[in-house]
Amino acid sequence: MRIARLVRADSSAEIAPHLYSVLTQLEHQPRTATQLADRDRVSGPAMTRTINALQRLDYVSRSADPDDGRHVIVSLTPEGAKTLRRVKRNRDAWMASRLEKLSDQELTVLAEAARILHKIQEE
Amino acid sequence: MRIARLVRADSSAEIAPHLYSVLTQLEHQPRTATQLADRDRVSGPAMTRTINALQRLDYVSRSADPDDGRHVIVSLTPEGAKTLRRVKRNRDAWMASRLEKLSDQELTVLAEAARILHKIQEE
DNA sequence: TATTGTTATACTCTATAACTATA
DNA sequence: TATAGTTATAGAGTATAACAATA
Repeated sequence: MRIARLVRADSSAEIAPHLYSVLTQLEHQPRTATQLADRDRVSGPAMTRTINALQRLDYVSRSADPDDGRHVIVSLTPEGAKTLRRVKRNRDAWMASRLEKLSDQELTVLAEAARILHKIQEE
Repeated sequence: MRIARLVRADSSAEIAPHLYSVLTQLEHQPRTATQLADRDRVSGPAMTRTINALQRLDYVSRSADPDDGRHVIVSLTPEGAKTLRRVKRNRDAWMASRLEKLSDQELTVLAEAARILHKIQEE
C-alpha cells in the first residue's frame, strides 16, 4: 500500500485519480456513462461531472448509441489516448528506475508475488 | 495497486482515509498540527479541519505545549486508539482470510517480496 | 413502468490569503 | 520578523432527489 501511495502521488501531478481511472476504462473500448460509473463505484451525477471535465480537456468525446437513444457513448479522443500513454509511461518509469537496481533473483520473486496477488484478488 | 484499492475500499466504510491516516500517525506518539500536515502533504487549514472532525468524534484531543505556546499537541484518546485497532484488525482480517488459502511456499514468496518492496520504498 | 443521463442542491474535502498569538 | 495554528473564502469532488427522454 505504501508503494501504491508513492506511485499515485507521483503521477497525480499530471491528472487527477478519478480522471485517470476513467481514461484507463476507455483504453480498449468506448463505454456508456453508467458502465463507467458502476465500475468506479461512483454515482451517475458524479460520472456526468467527470465526463464533462474530461470533455473540456478534449480527452474524451460523447456520441449517441444508434441502438438505444438513452445511452451516451464515451470514447477516448486521440489527445486522451496520448495523455493516457504518457501517464502510464511515467508510472512505469518510476518503477523501472527502482527495479533496475535489483538482482535477477529479486526480480523473479517480485514477478512470482505479482502472480500470487493476482490470484488472491480474483477470489 | 489493485490489492491496495480493494483493502482501502473495504475499510473506508468505517472511517475516511484522511482521518485514518492521522490516527496512524498518532499511534505511537502525539504530534503537532504542522507535523501531521507535513507528513500527509496537506495544508495547515485542511489539517485543522481534520483534527476538528476527529475531536468531534472523540478520537483525538488537543493540548498545549508547555515549552512552546504556539504549538497544539494532538493525542489519541482511548476511543481513538480503540477505533484504530479495530480498523487495522479489519484490514488484517481481509488479508488473512485470503492468505490462509496459500501454500507455505507462496507465503514465503510474499514475505520476501514485501522485504524487497520495503527496500525499494526507502530509496 | 423501468432505465439512462442530466440538473438541482447540499455536504465535505481541498487550497490560498489574511489574521491572531507566541517565539 | 518568523512560526504555529485558525478563520475566511472559493473551488472541486461526492451524494441523493427530481427531472427529461427513451425503451
